[in-house]
Amino acid sequence: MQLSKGEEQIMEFLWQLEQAYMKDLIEAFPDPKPAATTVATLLKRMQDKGAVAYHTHGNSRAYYPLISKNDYFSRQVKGMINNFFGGSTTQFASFFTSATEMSKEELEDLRRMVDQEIKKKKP
Amino acid sequence: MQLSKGEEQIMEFLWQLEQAYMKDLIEAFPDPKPAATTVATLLKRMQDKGAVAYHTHGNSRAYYPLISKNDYFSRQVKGMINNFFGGSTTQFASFFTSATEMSKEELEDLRRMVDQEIKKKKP
DNA sequence: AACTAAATTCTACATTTGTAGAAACAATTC
DNA sequence: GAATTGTTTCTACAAATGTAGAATTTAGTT
Repeated sequence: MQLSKGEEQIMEFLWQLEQAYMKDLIEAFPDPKPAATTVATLLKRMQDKGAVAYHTHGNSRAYYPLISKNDYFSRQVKGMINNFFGGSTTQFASFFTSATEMSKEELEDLRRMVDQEIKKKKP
Repeated sequence: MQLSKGEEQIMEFLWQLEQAYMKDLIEAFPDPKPAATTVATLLKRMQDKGAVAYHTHGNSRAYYPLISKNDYFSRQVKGMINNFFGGSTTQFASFFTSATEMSKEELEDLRRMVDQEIKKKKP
């Protein structure tokens, strides 16, 4: 499932709104908003890719995502790890903690989360 | 600096090799290797984008990256965080630790790294 | 000097992506 | 039921990307 930038933007709105009509999507865009036909084209392409579907409601359609944000980014990040960090999650994590310039507070939050995860693994 | 998939692949080889001749790049590709002209086109486009440069050596060129792997992925990941994780590095980290299904060992490595980073911040 | 191997430049074309006008369609309002 | 509004479909085109053949250049070899 490879989405283009524009398609990802629409997915993000759909993930936030859970479902949306054409109008909602256009509203969600910051100015300058794209033409309705532009959004329609993207949505059509996304249907072809199996990324979204819709429920017909009266004259219009309520679009919703077929793939969760988690699944999508999970795949993206795993791809990045495989292609550029030798498949080592640890190596990526190392890069990540130093490259994003996290503050002390953020790092401490992260440590707490990691501890949580470790506890889950220790039954 | 936005590179396409194909361009990223070549960057990865250049990051690994530090510098490379056309021949080295083609060798680096797994089968089926692309045509030399294909690689040449990519390299030309990457020059235009300011991603690579070269030293002329006899009849050929030793290409090298103008942007480091760290800088490049730092930007990529920061973009992802801003566009899809509300600009919160912590939120991304949370997603990351659970989505990549790290093993207990990997998590413990990560915790050590985080501790290291925290120490650096505590002068 | 002629030949060969490696690389480069030029040109080309198919696919994907960004963007949207024109026309058609459906539901609602006057 | 005619007009309005929101939406969709069809069509189109420019830019970016993947891919590579043909011709040319350059360096080293015989």
